Amino acid sequence: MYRHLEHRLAERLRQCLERRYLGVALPKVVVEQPPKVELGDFAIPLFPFAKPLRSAPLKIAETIRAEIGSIEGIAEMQVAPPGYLNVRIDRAWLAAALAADRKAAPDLSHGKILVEHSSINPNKAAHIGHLRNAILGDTFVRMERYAGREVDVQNYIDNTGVQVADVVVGFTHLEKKSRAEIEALARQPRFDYYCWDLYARVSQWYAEDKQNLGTRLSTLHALEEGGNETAAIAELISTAVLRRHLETMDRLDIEYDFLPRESEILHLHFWDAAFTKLKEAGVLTFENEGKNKGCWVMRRAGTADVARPLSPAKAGSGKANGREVPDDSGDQLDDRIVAIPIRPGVDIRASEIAEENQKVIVRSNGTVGYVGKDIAYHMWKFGLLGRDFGYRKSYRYPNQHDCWISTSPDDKNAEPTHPHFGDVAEIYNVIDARQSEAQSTVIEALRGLGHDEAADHYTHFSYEMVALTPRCAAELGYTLSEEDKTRSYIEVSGRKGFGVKADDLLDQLIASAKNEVDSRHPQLPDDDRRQIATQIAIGALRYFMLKYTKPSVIAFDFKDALSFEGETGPYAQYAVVRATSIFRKAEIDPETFAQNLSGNVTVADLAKYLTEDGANEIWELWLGASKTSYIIDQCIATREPAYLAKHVFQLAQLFNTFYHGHPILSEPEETRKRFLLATVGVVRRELLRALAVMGISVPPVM
RNA sequence: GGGCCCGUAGCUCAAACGGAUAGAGCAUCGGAUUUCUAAUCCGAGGGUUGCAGGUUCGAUUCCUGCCGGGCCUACCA
Repeated sequence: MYRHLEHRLAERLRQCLERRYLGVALPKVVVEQPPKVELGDFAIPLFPFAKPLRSAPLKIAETIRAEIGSIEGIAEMQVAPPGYLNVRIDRAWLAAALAADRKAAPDLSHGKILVEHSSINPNKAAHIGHLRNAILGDTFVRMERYAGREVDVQNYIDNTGVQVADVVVGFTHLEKKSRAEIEALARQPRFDYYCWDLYARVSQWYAEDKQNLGTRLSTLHALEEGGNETAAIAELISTAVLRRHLETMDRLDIEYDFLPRESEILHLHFWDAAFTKLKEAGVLTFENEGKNKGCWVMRRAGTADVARPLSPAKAGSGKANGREVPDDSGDQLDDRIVAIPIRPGVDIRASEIAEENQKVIVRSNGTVGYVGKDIAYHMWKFGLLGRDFGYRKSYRYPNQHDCWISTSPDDKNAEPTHPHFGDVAEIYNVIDARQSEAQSTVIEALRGLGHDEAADHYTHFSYEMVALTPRCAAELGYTLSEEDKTRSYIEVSGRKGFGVKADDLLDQLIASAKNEVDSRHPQLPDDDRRQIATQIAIGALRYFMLKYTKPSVIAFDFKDALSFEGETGPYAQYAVVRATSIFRKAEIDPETFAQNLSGNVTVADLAKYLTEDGANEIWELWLGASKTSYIIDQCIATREPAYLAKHVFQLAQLFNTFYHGHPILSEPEETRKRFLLATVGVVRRELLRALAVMGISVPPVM
């Protein structure tokens, strides 16, 4: 509603100015929201027009006001110093449209969207960092679907490599378990917790004696070779842990459509196809000398060569693994080439790319690195690779929705008929900010291949990490260094087992909510109370992860995360529950009522009650309720779901104030009572919608 | 060294394109209608937006330089 009105206003204003000032190049008309309702509903600053039109902003505003004529849905315009044109909406018009719930036709002309999120390494339990990722991703998916777009959700599974090998080492060497014993453990309810601890123990074991790293290396080789006991154990572990991740996310109503696995990208030789194309296009160059001698390299994204001496390369540490990035300073796999200091003044440009700007894609031993595989995978996403995965069903959600997983096409379980994944128009990769460089490299590779359009529709949906406050770390029983105690936050580390597990947090939230529900509604059956507590817990968690803007590091603290008061999910849920209880008491079904709002309140009544003295407060409520689509558009355009969280909170806040100040069922005047009920109905409907887009459902009572 | 991000109230965070008196929550203190449930509402205190310049009608926002903090920067996966 609000959205269409805004567009119409901007368009009419532009036309008006063009007519009045023929042949003058005009700046874009921006429509803002005045700081207070008393000033109006839209504000157009006219300062940018002063210079091109050679006229004072106030004068331009006056001209527009006099000449623009009438616009459907706009009641009046006022000129406000120092240079605004303030516009009032025709309140009855907007309210009637909102009551009728007229919807715009969805725009399906853009093609399919692919959102990749979660992408947790299948070697340990999911933690709060993964929760932020999955909740951001899932909410973005819901927003795009709300806007009418077709979306596929993928969760990339890095089931090969060091992090899985480490857990295998833990089982086979530290615990000396047989495959059958591991299989039995993998059937335990929280096998991922077991792996979490084991993973940390293995890291410790490596640190104790560097000799132990030999075991890791040989395990890794066995894994890569495949067809042996070690590979079978790795497969069984990663599959079991993946299943746990799917269950954990399912608790939060997060579902996936397809799980592409790195093992298939390897075995189906996606890379070979990509490699050929990359060489042909000259994206990769072969190094004949220098530190990267014998490698195929690419220019690091965002770098340009200038003839200047290099500073000696610094020895890095830590290790990355797939979508997850270094989480410690371990250097156990330290078999890299030691950087050779370069004398100042020496031109080291052995190839066209300065050494410091080279990103190794294919190693001198001929094997491809992570970024290379990612390039191939993204060519597949855009349908540019000429190869496809095999598919089979993997996980069925309680709502009967199937999640598919990649497999080899000649796998006997591969299904000949399957949904068509990949070959999409637009992609969003929800991956934290630490992966910016790798993501940019993939985009540049696509560009280098001549796929500019694909590159332009590739979005790294970047956000900052979740860290722990020192207090939180202490509560969890970790001993902190003096330095750590002074920090505002400390990075979590899966390798050290340092972090808050997703299921633990959810369990705590549910337990805490259950306590409240138990004391408030002792008469309800326990199952109902548990269900309500779960909804509240999910609401609290999802809201918590969404209320921070993406570039902000979340310094996690149980006190804030476990709060159900103030700016939280339960606050918004509670507003809806109060609205529902009004209807319950009135013995009106709120859904039926919402569907026939226009039949319950006339335009004349709306006009009367929304414009009388003191109506501003209620008008703000209608205005806020009309903004859902507008806000979601903003969120999509800026890729910032936090705006929706803010909006939901503000609307709930307005409603709570209204609820407190306006007794509804005891209202003596019948038409006014119906109007107030309509207000409650509209706000309730829009709050429920906005919350649903955030993945938050509302219990019947709280 | 280079790249990216952050610095706003005691704490945690907002402020879309530069706009009107920089806003919320938590915490603190003081209050609230026997009503549609107080997971609520009302009020109070709390700010030189890290520092210094610049751009302009106007800067928390853009530019430059400092200060402080974080992340990334391997032939790993």
